[in-house]
Amino acid sequence: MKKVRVRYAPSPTGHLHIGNARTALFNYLFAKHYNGDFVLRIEDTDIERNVEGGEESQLYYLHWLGIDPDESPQNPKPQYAPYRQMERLDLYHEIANQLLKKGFAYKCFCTPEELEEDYKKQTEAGIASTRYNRKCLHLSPQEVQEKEAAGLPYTIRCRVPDHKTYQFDDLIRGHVSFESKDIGDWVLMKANGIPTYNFAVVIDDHSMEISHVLRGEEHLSNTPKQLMLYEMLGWEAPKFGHMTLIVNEQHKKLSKRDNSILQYMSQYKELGYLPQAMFNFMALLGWSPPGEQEIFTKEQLIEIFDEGRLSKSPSMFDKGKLAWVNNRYLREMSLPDLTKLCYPYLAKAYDLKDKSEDWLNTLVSLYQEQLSCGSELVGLAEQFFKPFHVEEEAMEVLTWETTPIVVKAFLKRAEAVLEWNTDEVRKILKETMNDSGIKGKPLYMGIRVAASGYQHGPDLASTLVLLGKDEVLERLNKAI
RNA sequence: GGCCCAUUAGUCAAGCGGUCAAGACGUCGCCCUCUCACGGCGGAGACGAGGGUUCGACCCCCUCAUGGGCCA
Repeated sequence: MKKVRVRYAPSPTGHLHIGNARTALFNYLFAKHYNGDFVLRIEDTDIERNVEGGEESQLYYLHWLGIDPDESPQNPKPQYAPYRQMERLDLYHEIANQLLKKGFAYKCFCTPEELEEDYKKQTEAGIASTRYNRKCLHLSPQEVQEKEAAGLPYTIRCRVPDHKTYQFDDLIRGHVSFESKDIGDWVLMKANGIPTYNFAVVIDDHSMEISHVLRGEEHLSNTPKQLMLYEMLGWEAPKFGHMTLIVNEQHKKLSKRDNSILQYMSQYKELGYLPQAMFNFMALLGWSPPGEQEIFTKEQLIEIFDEGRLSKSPSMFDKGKLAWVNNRYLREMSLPDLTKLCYPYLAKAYDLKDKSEDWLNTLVSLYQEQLSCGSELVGLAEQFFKPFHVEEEAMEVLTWETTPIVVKAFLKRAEAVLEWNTDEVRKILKETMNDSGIKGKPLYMGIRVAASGYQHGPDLASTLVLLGKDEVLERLNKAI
């Protein structure tokens, strides 16, 4: 088998998108599984949409995910460089000229207005599948020369063969075929001298010796155009595999404008999701392992990856499942690491200047098993930061006749102790029970609400310790 | 509109002609428990429809429907 070489070819139009990230991920897994190369190429021919820093951002978030290309603009191999399409324009022109010479392509001087009008006419005439009318195909060499000499702008179109069937065995979908009659003479080179996607991609994939093209399903219908080019140029086509799309809750392809779902890696990073968890979660979107295990390291995924198990039907992005996966990873973190992850969120939301490292670690430890992302701690632990106030739904507890009794009993014991740690507080709670003869919910809930203002929270002794002795005593004294 | 792809529970999915149709997330109930969370146990919940092929179809073929993608 030829050396496996795959590529991820983003446009530098912004941050790393979920859908692209998953494409990159599966290409990466495929490459590494077969000991192949994973190449990053920048498709920057859509110059209007390119954004400053887009390329760096793509690289940055891929790296964050643990996906490092073997070759890229930053790490080129001389025989394949350059890795940005706008730096490869000469190559495209050369190939376009070859095609022109061989009669596989021709210059088209039709203006956008003419084309639009013609499509309109075709539609009105009831033609179902409108396509280019080939007007310029019939230009004589002399006419072409005249128009060129007059400086008229032109595109270069591919002359699509008649009566041909383009078929291939898709790695994921199996046998797929298209008829050439359904494809109009499409543009290879735009009037501004920049190649179209389908043209450039063929040249690049061939010259970079890409062996397998794993890409999104939206490219399935581009494949026949690319196949005809491979054929015209006498090149061997790579193997294609078209992966399902990721769809939103409306079952639509994720659109960058859709706000119902976070779509960029940057956003997940900002919320405190772990890259390993994102990697794991995305690997499960449109692919499934043979067994029942769902949590895998990158190395395990590389080992067990099998392109035959890629799904054919679209996957919906399930935030809930992602939260669960991330939680599994958060639980495995060491406490100091998790605290480090959560710290910035807490620091941004609350004043932390009198909180010790121990205190923070303790706080984090109390929430570790339920945390689904770093930033979530801000909301979960608010009772330890916000000024004291009693929650609406907790008010009732303060009206229980047992509450003042347990609070008083607790205070009496608490004021006498020197140590204020979980064991000690547990002891006091037990003594309070004995002293007051009140146990269970009336005991614990009474003290909990009087001290924290909240009905819910970590176990009471831990809560009281975190709140601090002085604060607890002050609040309890006020409560009675 | 044309072409192409898809269709198993709310979601992700296993299945590859004979299964009581896995599993996970979510959901519901019970247990644990001061509460929340965690954990444990259990429940509900699916093969889009119609025709074939076959002794037998989730699985193979056709039609339709629905969803999606690309092109225009």
